[in-house]
Amino acid sequence: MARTAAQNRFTLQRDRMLRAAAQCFNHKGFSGTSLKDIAGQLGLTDAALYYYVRDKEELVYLCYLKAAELGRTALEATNAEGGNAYERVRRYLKRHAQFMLGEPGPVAIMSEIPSLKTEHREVILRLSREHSARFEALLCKGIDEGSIAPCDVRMTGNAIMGALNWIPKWHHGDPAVTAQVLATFPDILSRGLVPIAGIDSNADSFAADAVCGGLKP
Amino acid sequence: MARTAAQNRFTLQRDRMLRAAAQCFNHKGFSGTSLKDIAGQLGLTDAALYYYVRDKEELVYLCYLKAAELGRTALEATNAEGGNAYERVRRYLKRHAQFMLGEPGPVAIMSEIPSLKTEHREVILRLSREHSARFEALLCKGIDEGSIAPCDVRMTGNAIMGALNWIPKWHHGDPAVTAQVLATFPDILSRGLVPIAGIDSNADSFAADAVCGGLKP
DNA sequence: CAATTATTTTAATTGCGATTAAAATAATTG
DNA sequence: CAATTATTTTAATCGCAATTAAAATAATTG
Repeated sequence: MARTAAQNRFTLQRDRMLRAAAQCFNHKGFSGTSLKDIAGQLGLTDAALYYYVRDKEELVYLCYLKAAELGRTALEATNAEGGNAYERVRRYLKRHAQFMLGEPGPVAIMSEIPSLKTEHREVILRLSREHSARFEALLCKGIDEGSIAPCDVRMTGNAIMGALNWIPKWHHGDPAVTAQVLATFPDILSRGLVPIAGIDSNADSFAADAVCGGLKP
Repeated sequence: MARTAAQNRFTLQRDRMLRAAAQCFNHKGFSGTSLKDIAGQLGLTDAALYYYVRDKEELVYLCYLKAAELGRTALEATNAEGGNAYERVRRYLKRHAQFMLGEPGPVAIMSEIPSLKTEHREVILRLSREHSARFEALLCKGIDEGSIAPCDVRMTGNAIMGALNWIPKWHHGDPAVTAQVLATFPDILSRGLVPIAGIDSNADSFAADAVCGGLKP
C-alpha cells in the first residue's frame, strides 16, 4: 500500500497549491484572486493547476476541507492529552490559534461556502457542525465537573470560534504579532469560562440539561 | 437645505438595494451573487442598479461603509450614555450584536476589502482601525479605573470584534436564535473582563503603559 | 538509451456577468 | 395637459477569467 514516489510528489505539490491559494484568498480576497495569481505564486502557469484539480470549485473545496480538518485535529489532539475540560479548552485554543496563524500553512477563511457545489458544501458544513458539537460537548463536560462556569454552550462556542476564525482578517504574518497572539489568546478566550462564585449571579439560567443536551443536530 | 422628495426616494431606494446586497453576499457568498440576484430581490432588472451606483465595486464599498458606520454608531451611542468602562463595554456589545443580527438591516461581512479600489479600501480600513482604537481606548479606561481587568487590549479587542463580526456566519435569521444571542453575548464576551483577584496571576505582564499607549496607528 | 509516464505550456475557446446606450415607461411639475 | 425629469427596461457589447485540447518538455523506468 506504500505510495509511489510520484503519488507522493503529486500530493505534495497539490498541498503547496492549496497553501498558495489560501494565502491569496486571505490576502487579496476571493474575488480578487484568479487562478493565474495562485499559479504565479508557484512559478506556474494557470493551466497547470488543472493537473491537480478538476476546477476552481474543487480547489476552494480542498482549501476549506483542510481548514476544517485542522480544527478537528486541534481538538482531538488536545482531548487525547487528558486533563480536565478547562485545561483541554485552553490547550485547544492555543493549538487552533497556531493553525489560524499559518502553521503549518495559511488557513483559508471560509467565506465562499455557499458557492460550493451541493455535495462539497454539505461535507464542509457537516465537518463544521461536528467540530462545534465536539467543542460544545467539551464545555458541557467542564460544566458538569465544575472546571467551567455554567453558560450557554452553543453561544459560547460560537463566540470563541468567531474570535479564532477571524484571526486571518487582522493577522498578516508579522512574527511579533504571532507571538503576541499565542501568548494572549488562550487566556483571553478562556478567562470568561472560569467559575467564580462572585460573578455567577445568572448561572441559574443555564440549567445544564437545557443547554447541554448532546451534540448539535 | 431640505432634501427634495425625489432625493429622499433615491437614497431610500439605494438603501433597500444595499440591504438586499448585504443579504445576498452573506447568504450566497460574494462570488455566488450577481447583480441580477440583487436586482431580483428588489423586483428590478440588473441594469437598473446602475441608476443608483456607478459599478459593482461602489456597491460593495457602500455596503461596507454602512457596516463600518454601524460599529462606530454603536460605540458612540454607548459612550454618550455614560457609566464606567465595563458597563459601557457591555452596552456596546449588546448594541453591536443587535446590528450584526440584522437590525436595522443585514450587515455585510467584509470579506472583499482587498478588492476594493485603493481609495475606497483606505476609507474602510481607516474607519475600521479607528473603531478598534476607540474600543481599545475604552478598555484602557476600564483598566485605569479598575472596572476591567488588566489585559492586552489590542488582542482582547481583536478577539471580541472577531466574535461579533462572525455572527452572520452562523446566524440565519431565526428569531429564537436572535433572542438567545442578545441574551447571552454581552455576558459571554464581557465575563472575561471582570477583575478578579484570584485569577489575575498574570496581570503583571500587562503593564498599562505598555499596552495602552494610545490609539492604534 | 529507448520507451513510457508525468508535468507544464501554448494557444484557443468559451461563457458568464458586468457594463453601456438607447428606448420606454412612470412620476412630477408648471 | 404638456413638458420635464426620474426610473426602469431592452438589447447589445465587452472583457476577463475559467476552461480545454494538443503539443512540448521533463522525469522515470526497464
